[in-house]
Amino acid sequence: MDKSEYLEQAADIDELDEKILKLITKNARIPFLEVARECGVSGAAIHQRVQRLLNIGVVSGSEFIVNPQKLGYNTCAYMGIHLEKAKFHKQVVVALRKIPEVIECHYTTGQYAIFIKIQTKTNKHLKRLIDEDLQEIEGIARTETFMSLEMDFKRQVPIQ
Amino acid sequence: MDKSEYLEQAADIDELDEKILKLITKNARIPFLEVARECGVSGAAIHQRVQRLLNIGVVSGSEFIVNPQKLGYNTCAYMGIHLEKAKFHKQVVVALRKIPEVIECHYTTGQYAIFIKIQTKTNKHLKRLIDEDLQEIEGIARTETFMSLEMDFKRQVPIQ
DNA sequence: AATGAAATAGTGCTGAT
DNA sequence: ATCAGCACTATTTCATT
Repeated sequence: MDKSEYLEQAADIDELDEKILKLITKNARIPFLEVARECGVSGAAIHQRVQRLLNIGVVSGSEFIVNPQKLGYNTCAYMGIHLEKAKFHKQVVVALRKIPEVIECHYTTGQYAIFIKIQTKTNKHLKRLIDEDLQEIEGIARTETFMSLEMDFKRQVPIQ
Repeated sequence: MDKSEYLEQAADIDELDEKILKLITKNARIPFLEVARECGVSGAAIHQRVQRLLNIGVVSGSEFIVNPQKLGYNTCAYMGIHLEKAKFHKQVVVALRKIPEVIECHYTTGQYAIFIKIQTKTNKHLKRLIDEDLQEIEGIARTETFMSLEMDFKRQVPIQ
C-alpha cells in the first residue's frame, strides 16, 4: 500500500527561498530584478527560483486582494454544519462550492463536520442564503452561525 | 454626529473595473498590457484604473499565495474564544496578533467574542500554543477548538 | 478618463561556468 | 544552480484629446 499520499512533504527551502518568499508574498507585483538586488543575486536566479517554488507547489499563483466591503459585501459569517450522515460530506461540499458566497470550506472534526466562511452583501442576503440555498442541500442536518462584526487582522503563515 | 464611519461605502465600479478585477484577482502577475488587450483599451488606461482601485481601497495590494503544508504547517484549526469580560477584547486582540501562528482574527457576536484561525506545524505545536501562549493571555476565559482535517476550497468574494 | 509616444525598466532566453 | 548579456516586452509618465 502506498502511504505517500499521507505524508505531506515539506519542501526543501533554503535561506534564499525564504527571503524571496517574504518579498513576493507581501507584494506579488514586485519586479524580480528588485528581489534580485535585495538578495544579492541575478535576476535570472530569482526567475528560476520562483518558477521552482511554483512547480513544487510552495506557492500556488498570485492574486490582487479585494476588499469585500468596497464591493458591497458587508456581512461576514462563519458557519458550522452538522450532517445527517458522514457519508453526505462529499456531495454537500459539491453543493456548497456552487454557492459563490461560500468563500471557504473545511472538512472538520469535533463539533461540526463542515465549517465554512460566508461573505454576503447584507444580513438579509445571508438570511436568504441560509433559508433558501443551504437548507435545500441534501445531507445538511443543522447549522450554527457566528457573525463576524469586524476582521481584526488576516495574514499568511509565518515564513521561517 | 458624524455617522460616516458606520457607512462602509461600496465603491463606484463599472464594467471595465470588474473585468480588470476578475483578471488581476486571479493572477497578480498578469502584464497590464495583456489586461489591456483583453479589455480593448490602452495599457495606460489599465495602469490608471488599477492605481485608482488601489487608492480607493477596492484592492489592497497583491500577494503570492503560499501553501502552508509545503512549509511544514500541517495543522489548521479554528478557535472560538470566550472572554471574561467584553472590555478585554482589545487587549486580547493585541496579544493574539503577536502570535504568528494566529493568521486570522475576528470580532464576533453570538457564541464567541473572538474567533481565530490558527496554522501550526503539528498537533503538538498547536497543543503547546494553546497551553502556553493562549492560556497566558489576560482576559481569555476559555476556548473551543475545531480542527480542519482538509481545506476543500478557498476563494475571494464574487466580482459582479 | 482615455490615448499614443517615448524613456526607463523588467522579463525570459541563451550559452557559458 | 548560477551568471551576464541580449532581444523582446512591459511599465510609467506626460502632453494631448
